[in-house]
Amino acid sequence: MVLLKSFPVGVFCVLAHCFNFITIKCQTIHNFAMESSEDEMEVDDTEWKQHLTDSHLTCRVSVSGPSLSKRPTPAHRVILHFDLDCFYAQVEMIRNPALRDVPLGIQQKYIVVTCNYVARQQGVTKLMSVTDAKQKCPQLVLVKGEDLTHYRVMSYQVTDLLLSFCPLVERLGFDENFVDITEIIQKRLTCTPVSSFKGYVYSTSKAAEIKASFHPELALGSHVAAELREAIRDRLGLTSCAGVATSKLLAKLVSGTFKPNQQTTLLPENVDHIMGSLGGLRKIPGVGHQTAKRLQALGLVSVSDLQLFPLTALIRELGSPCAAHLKNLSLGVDDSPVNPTGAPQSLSDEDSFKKMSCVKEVMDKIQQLLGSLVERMRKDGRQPQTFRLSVRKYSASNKWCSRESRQCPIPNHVGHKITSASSDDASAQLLSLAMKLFSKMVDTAAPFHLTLINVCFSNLQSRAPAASTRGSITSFFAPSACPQNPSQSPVAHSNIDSSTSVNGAEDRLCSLSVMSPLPPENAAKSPIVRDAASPKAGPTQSTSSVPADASRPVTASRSSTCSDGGDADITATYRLPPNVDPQVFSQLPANLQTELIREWEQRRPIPKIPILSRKPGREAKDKKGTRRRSQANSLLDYFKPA
DNA sequence: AAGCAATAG
DNA sequence: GGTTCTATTGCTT
Repeated sequence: MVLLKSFPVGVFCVLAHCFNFITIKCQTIHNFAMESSEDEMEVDDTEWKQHLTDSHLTCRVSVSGPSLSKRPTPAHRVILHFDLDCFYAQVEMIRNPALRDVPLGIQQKYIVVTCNYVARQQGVTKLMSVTDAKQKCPQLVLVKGEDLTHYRVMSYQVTDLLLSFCPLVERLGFDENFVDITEIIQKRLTCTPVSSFKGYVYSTSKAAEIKASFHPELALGSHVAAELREAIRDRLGLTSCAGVATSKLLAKLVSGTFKPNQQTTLLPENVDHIMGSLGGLRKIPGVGHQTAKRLQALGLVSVSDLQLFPLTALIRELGSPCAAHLKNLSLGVDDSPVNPTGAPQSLSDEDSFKKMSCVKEVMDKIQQLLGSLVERMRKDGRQPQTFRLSVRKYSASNKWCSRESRQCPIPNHVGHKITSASSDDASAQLLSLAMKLFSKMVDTAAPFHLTLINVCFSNLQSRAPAASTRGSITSFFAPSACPQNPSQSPVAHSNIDSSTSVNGAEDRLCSLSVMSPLPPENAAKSPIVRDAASPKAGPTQSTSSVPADASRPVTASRSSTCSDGGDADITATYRLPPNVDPQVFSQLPANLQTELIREWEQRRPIPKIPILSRKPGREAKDKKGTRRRSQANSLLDYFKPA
């Protein structure tokens, strides 16, 4: 606790994600920040109250910095949730408009994972088997959807579009996004109050019109949601649902009230109603199968069961942070922030099958998976530090088929090759790595039966200014495609910032075009007016100054080194990271350039002392083995007794 | 750091 | 429920 004293509030929140017990304190700070009656959370239990009181006091002592006042007040938050309508089906209908008016299903293996609304009218549902779906709807047209590339590309276009409007965007899967527009609402409210809601308002009764004046933030939020949905449709051709509420939980719960292509706003006075009307505990986001089972063991099945259950008993069963969290959720209370997602933390590729039982097959499959994974990784531009191989084993007795995995660090020279030009080389060495991991999981001397193989890169490291690892600003300098950011035409302003938006100088939160990822040509012409790419981003640079020493650090892109196996580039002259467009980079103000270079240079040498020195014997053996095997194709090499 | 469970779409 | 193909977080060692 003493240590915490010196941390700014932001750090508390980071810590809160690492250690549950701090969540309470973070929460308490929140409450302090708004210093209203909010710090009297409903506490029906003395033990819990004591917890709160203790941390309350501690925090009062520990935070007295100026940063405290900057926190937005949770009570005034406006959170949007966007949910694309039958996303995969929409993507396929865009790719082939002839599919618009036919019943369409997206098939992965023998499953129809999703389908369009024409098909739904005929009784096809998500995750229905192909057999059942064809039976329900003989005219059903099926499109294979195992390759997620197109969906992923479109998914990030949606996220990027939202990001171009506001930096606080959190992805949930491929087809959902949360946006915290609290700040935008605060700004717009002063100049453009609205008198009605756009879309539906969740309510038990019919008359909802008059309530706009009682909830100006949410009313305005509904207009913003409508604008953003319209932008998503105009620019990307996708329809979506949206929910407008004061938390992620409520926004998500309310967004599906009217489907498809509709939006709904939830007013605080209807929180109890929407929570009570949930079918069961499973409907609460965050309550999965296992949690539902544990709760059911306590006799809890409905949301109100949980609401009324004594917290003490719940704590005994699940531990205090978890219990409190669940209970809060059941009451419709959720203070979790919208965490900007940024670039993905891992990339993986997998394939499932009925049966795989020979090593050659396994190797071919892994090679195939690695091929596409390495290519994706190369486009991303970051360098993975660890590699993981997962399998799913079939077991006739138990039918208990969960996944099993082994992972290992990626040797430096291999990792480097992934990002640079010769990725075939990298693939070969990764295959060798993969097979070693495979032999740790599967006794290849005995018969085996696999039903799935997955390859994964994680611990992705950009040589970019890591002010934050998430939402790295580097992605906005990338030439054609930043991490998962497919080429996107520079789109004209739609109505986003026309009617209701705040105009004027402070437009970093309101303007769409300014935040849009710019292709190099445009970037050269237009000023880069972007700050707040990440929450901790530096000062705004609002002019396209010609940097004094732009030429010095900008060396031509990498083309030379890469076939030499060693870590030779420690001594090499500085080059820009491969995902940074030199042209765009050169447009930056000189001082920012210098700062970025310094950051990159600090990260350049990646000696990884601990790895090299940890187990010299094994490490050395691995290296030797890797070298040899990339040439020799002997299967036996992979499986020696160790 | 490794491996897995839980959760999500 | 699990089925598909991902992705994230947190627990445990």
